Amino acid sequence: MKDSKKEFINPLFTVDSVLFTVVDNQLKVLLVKRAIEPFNGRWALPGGFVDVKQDDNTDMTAQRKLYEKTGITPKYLEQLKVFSGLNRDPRGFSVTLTYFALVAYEDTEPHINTVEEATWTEINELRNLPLAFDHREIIEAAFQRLQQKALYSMVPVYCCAEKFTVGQLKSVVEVIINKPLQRKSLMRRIEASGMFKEVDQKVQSGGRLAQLYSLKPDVDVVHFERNLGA
Amino acid sequence: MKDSKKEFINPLFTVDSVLFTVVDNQLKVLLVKRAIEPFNGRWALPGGFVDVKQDDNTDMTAQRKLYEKTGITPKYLEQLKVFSGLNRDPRGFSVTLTYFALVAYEDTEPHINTVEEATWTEINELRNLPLAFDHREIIEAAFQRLQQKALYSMVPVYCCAEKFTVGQLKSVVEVIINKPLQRKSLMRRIEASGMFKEVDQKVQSGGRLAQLYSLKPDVDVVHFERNLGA
DNA sequence: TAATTAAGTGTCTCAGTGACATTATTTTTA
DNA sequence: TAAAAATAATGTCACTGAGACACTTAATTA
Repeated sequence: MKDSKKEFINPLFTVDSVLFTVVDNQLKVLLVKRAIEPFNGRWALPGGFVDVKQDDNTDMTAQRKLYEKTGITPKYLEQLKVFSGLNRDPRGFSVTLTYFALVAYEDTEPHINTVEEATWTEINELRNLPLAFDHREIIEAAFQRLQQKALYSMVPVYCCAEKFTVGQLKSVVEVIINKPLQRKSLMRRIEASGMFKEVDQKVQSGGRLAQLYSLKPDVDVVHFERNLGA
Repeated sequence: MKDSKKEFINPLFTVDSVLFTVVDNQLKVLLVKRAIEPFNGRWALPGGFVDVKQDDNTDMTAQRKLYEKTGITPKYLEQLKVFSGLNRDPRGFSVTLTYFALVAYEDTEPHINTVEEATWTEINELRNLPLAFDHREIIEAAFQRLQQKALYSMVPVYCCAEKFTVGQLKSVVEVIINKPLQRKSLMRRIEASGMFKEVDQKVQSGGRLAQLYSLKPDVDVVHFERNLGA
């Protein structure tokens, strides 16, 4: 039949997500332990097959798989890249669409702790962990994308709580780009982006009280014309 | 069988490419006429199914399909984005991985003219053409990516011939970003990028002879820290 | 009450782009 | 043949936004 021919041609298609968060001045990636072959028992990115009945598109597949495996709904989600090839999956030619996602650690803690098979892994500890498939390479690509985006946009704010101080955002960005950042530069961008509003509330921080900011509703991420920290 | 279950879950997967070129101060996209259902007879992006026997990965699928349909091997090819959904293909849930590609018109002319069913369409004329699937949306996304890249990288050079003058590249960039560009700015970037070498040859251009440049072998596209033409 | 700590401001420097004048070299035209 | 026109290439100044860092402000802590 025509159908079987198409199916034969069609490669294995999956969706995987690289979910980042920042906690304790460390950049962490969410890994789940595989419970089936291949790579049974290994750490892997959360993901799986599209379910045509539930998913209107692949974005929903990514969201659904993250939620099913960890109870997390990320604040930020965008496509990263497709990885494909004959050798990346022992079952044959496979294609995985990967996503790049961010959450505030505060939004995840209650969920993640109840899930036995999911864990936050510090980005540098990955070198010692054997991962399933080419997931190490995928994480590396996601990490580079995150670093780049941190230089010309405010995406790192999605690793912050709903209300955040300049100091907190500064710390998050510094962890991501792995170098010090001028507080002044960040303040200029908060102002210039127009993405944020000052919350009528301050919070203690060891010194003078810090102004809280929050995202305006329905704003898009602004892209600047220059990079930080050349 | 396990296999049949997997195949059932698997959506229809295709690869499509948005191939741009610049000629006569116009930005053009390559379209091919569909010869099968659905959308038989409509203009569409060149693409098709992965052939596991021939393709090591999806990049090769994109290249192969472009070559099969038009004889063109683009100088530049990168992943754009995945488009997916239940309604974009009448056959059911489908996923298409799209690529974004550039060629010099000079490299294509002999081929394209021999192919009845392929044509270069000016980007603004697309509004009047009914395209297959969501291909108009895909082209729009590719166009925006191209415009962005032209602001912070030298990718437009892949729309130039192997040897090109500053004036030619300037003209290509201006067509892409649709605004005038300072010759001086471009020269600074040619110098700063280190991607090019001066060819020991000049060419006439109506006035003073123009220096020819060419890409150094095996260079990566340099990304600048500022955008052009704020 | 003074010291400490972190928030927030003021301002100078620096680098890269935009603008545009100037010079250089070729073709075209009177 | 000389002047004009055309395009290439260079020089230089202004503008903008990031980096650096001193300074002020307002809280906690000793």
